[in-house]
Amino acid sequence: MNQLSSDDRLPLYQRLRDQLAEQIANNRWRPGEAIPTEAALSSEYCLSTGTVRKAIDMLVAENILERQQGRGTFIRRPQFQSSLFRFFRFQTAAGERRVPESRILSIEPLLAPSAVSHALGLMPDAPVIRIVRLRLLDAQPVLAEEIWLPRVQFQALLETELDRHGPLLYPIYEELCGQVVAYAEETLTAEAVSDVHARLLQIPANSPVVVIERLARNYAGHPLEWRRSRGHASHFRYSVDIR
Amino acid sequence: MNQLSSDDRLPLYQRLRDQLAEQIANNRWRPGEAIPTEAALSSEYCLSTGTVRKAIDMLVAENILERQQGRGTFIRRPQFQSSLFRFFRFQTAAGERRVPESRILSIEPLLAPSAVSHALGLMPDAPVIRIVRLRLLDAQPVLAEEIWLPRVQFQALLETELDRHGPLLYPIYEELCGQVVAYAEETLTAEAVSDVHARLLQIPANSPVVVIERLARNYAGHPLEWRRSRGHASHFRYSVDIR
DNA sequence: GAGTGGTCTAGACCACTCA
DNA sequence: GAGTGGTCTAGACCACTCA
Repeated sequence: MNQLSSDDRLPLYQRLRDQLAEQIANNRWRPGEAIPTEAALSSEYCLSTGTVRKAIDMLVAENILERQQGRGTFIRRPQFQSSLFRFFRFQTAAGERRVPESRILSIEPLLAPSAVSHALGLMPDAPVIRIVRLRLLDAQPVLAEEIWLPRVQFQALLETELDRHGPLLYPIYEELCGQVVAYAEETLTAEAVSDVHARLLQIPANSPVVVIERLARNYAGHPLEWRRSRGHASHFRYSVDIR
Repeated sequence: MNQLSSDDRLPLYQRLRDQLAEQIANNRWRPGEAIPTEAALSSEYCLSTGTVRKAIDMLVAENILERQQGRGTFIRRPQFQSSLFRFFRFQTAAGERRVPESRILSIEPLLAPSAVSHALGLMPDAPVIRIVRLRLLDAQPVLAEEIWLPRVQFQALLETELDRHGPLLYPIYEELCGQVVAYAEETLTAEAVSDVHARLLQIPANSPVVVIERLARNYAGHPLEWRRSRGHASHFRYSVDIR
């Protein structure tokens, strides 16, 4: 037996969804773990199965939960490798899809410039970490990245040899800092490349580049990372279905 | 009383969704019209209201239907003006959002080049219509468009003064040709502008431009229009939420 | 065979719209 | 007040998983 705590003018399925989302944000279950069965939730909250299913349906639609018939309903393990491929087509000479290697150019503690403190929802001049790195495919630079993190949660990164881990940062955030990225918002723009980035990416001056700004959040919706990536337009391709 | 015709191994809600989608594609109801009430559909197909609601939920999620509590469930009227604004931020000097005017540069019957016949699902060298036009804001060109249509359905466009209608083509397709655009797939790329398009758009040689290729389909999923639009990267901005 | 999610029923009652 | 979609119940039975 359990009570739904939130505003009682909201429908029951909405209130159950919110209650579950909050428990997920508070790490009651880890990614990959199962939440209680529908029958268990029905009796725990004194709701009919239809209402419980509707709450779970919402979290499935939000990509937070994943159903597996006959097995259970699981906390979805974020698969952020794929987000690189959402916008860029990186292929090796053989045409296969590969995660570009990572070469970290610098990692240092700084005070947040105003654009960064604003994006991350921090106080002006808050302590942050900036990582600058290149992504390479067949030793060819394909993406230049600038990554900003609040120092409070990510201090541990300054005390480790990042290059010894793989090219993906999010698993490192989880292991070393206990921070799980759950959502992200990405904004695309395009521009003629600056001299600095032309040199980094080894492309001709004035080439068109695509810029991706990403704000990543945890399950509770708090900003964890702000990142800006630039890649040559020739690698860029993105499709949307409308209506 | 009515029968669901499709494959009886599929769930009932799926079969009802398909049956409704087919009737919508066949123009049983026009955009803006209401479909029968949930109660009417329940008794027509001998299904419980829960099952009927689930079928309608699917079509609502697909943006084909629109519910209005207390009024009914309506065929959604496609709002394609907004698709321009999905990718580009066009603002007047005063900062307000406006639909760019249209200046048609040419409209002519042609035989389809292979890329076009392929995109539209036509036979090679099928008869098509090509429209070339500019979109302008404050007399300044902001978008260059190339539009390809199968001549069979769109012959009427060759026999009218297109510039006398508004800047939006889709309402014209509907009025003059009885063709309703229901879905579209858009693919974004970026490149350095060609000399031809630099002149058309009045921008410096080698400027970065964003290219949008759009394939538009009717409710039955058949391709109606293939379009390629180019605009200066400085107007381009696009956001996505992930996970 | 026990346990899971998936489909479906036959309602009751509520919130909203509109004449 | 009649008619619409929105919420919710208390199940039954099915399809699938796993030991």
